[in-house]
Amino acid sequence: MTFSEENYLKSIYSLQKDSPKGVSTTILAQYLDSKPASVTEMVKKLADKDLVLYQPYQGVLLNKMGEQVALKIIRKHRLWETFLAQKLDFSWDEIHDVAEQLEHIKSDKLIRELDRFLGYPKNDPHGDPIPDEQGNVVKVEKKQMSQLIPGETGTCVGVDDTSSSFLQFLDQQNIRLGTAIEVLYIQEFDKSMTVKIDDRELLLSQIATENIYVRL
Amino acid sequence: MTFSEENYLKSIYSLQKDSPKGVSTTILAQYLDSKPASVTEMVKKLADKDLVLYQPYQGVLLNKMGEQVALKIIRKHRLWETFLAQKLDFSWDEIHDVAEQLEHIKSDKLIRELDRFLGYPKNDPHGDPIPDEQGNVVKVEKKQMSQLIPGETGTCVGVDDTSSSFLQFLDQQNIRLGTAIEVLYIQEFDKSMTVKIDDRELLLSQIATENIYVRL
DNA sequence: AATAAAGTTTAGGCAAACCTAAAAAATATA
DNA sequence: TATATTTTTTAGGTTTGCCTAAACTTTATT
Repeated sequence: MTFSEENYLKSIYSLQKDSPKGVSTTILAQYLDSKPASVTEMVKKLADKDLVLYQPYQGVLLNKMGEQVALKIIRKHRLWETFLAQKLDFSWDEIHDVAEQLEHIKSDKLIRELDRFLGYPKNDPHGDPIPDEQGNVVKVEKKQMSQLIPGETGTCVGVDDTSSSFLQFLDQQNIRLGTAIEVLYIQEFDKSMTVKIDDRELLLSQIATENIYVRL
Repeated sequence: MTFSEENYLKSIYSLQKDSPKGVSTTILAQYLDSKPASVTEMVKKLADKDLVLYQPYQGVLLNKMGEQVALKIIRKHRLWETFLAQKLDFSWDEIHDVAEQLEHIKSDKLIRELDRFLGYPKNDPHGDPIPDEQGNVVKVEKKQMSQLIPGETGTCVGVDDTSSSFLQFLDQQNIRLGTAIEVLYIQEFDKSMTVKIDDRELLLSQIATENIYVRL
């Protein structure tokens, strides 16, 4: 299994939630910062290896085996992210690129020991659940913060956009996992929210509130 | 800098101590489990990038820049080995393969933080010195155990052969870094040594004693 | 010093993973 | 429904890093 194959499987896993009847080559290419023609080629190879279901012109989906492989990579990614944040003092936005590399290291023992060393964490620093060795993932009940109504309070459990700029913004505003956020008021015209965080009042744009996940 | 290029530089670094006027393509190919023709090709590329000195038919040597790059990789390799042994309970012989992969992860911050997290270790689990950020390496005064004479006592500071089988053997015999070894007797005919370790007497073959480094 | 042996390089190929441009299929629009 | 637009695939090319076989140097031997 090459780095590239692993990246394809991981990407398909992420994208197929929003495209349950098939992830298109264009979407995949965009996501991977590549070209549709390149994607077609690789997807055919993965189909030959019996990791994905692929019908020409109909997009691609993971099969059981492909999903297992994807989950294993995601497990590694999230454990490494946890390591970087917890032990090496990486900030929210610095984590991703390095974990992207570390997730491809091949060693079952390594990942088992890392899990133990970290105390068998359930979630990574972005709030996403860490699959177990068998590939089971706990589904967290979460909603976009933009769906709250004034008066409701949520606990931040994750983000959608993981770009540096967004994560840095959250850091600056002191919004992290576990932070309690109370919605005070929603502007009619642009859906921006006035919220209360640690007794501070703050205005968040719709773009921001759509990218923050909360648990009630 | 690709994985392959990094592996070449690291290998040349190791081999040029024994071939100070030029590492031959055959030797390098053997070391890298590759073929002389492939080595010629890569070495030419490294020379184009101004990382090595290469004269056709005369072998290859690192220049200043190449040595700096090699030392940086070695620093990463040894820090990761330390991490695996100290924090993840890897045994002596399991370390190498994984560190071989981890050494190629690209992130200056990662390696700085790892160094800090480990408490700025001076030596890796095999006893080899860890280069600092500027690429300075402390030369350890060490000799092969086979050069000791009866009555002398040495402290194990490293090994030459890092194969699993040899490291496992050392583990079984309770020989690790810092272990004190007293030479009691040397057999004339095969140079095997009777030694005392932790009040236990033990016979070590010449092959073994040539692969163990000690400090007096 | 001439020749044989060993080591090294060159030439020509191959696989992986990407690309662009052109052809083909699916979808949207008039 | 016919045509235009968009999406997808195919065809052909590039780079990296490897290979084998043949040609060429260097070193060793007689």
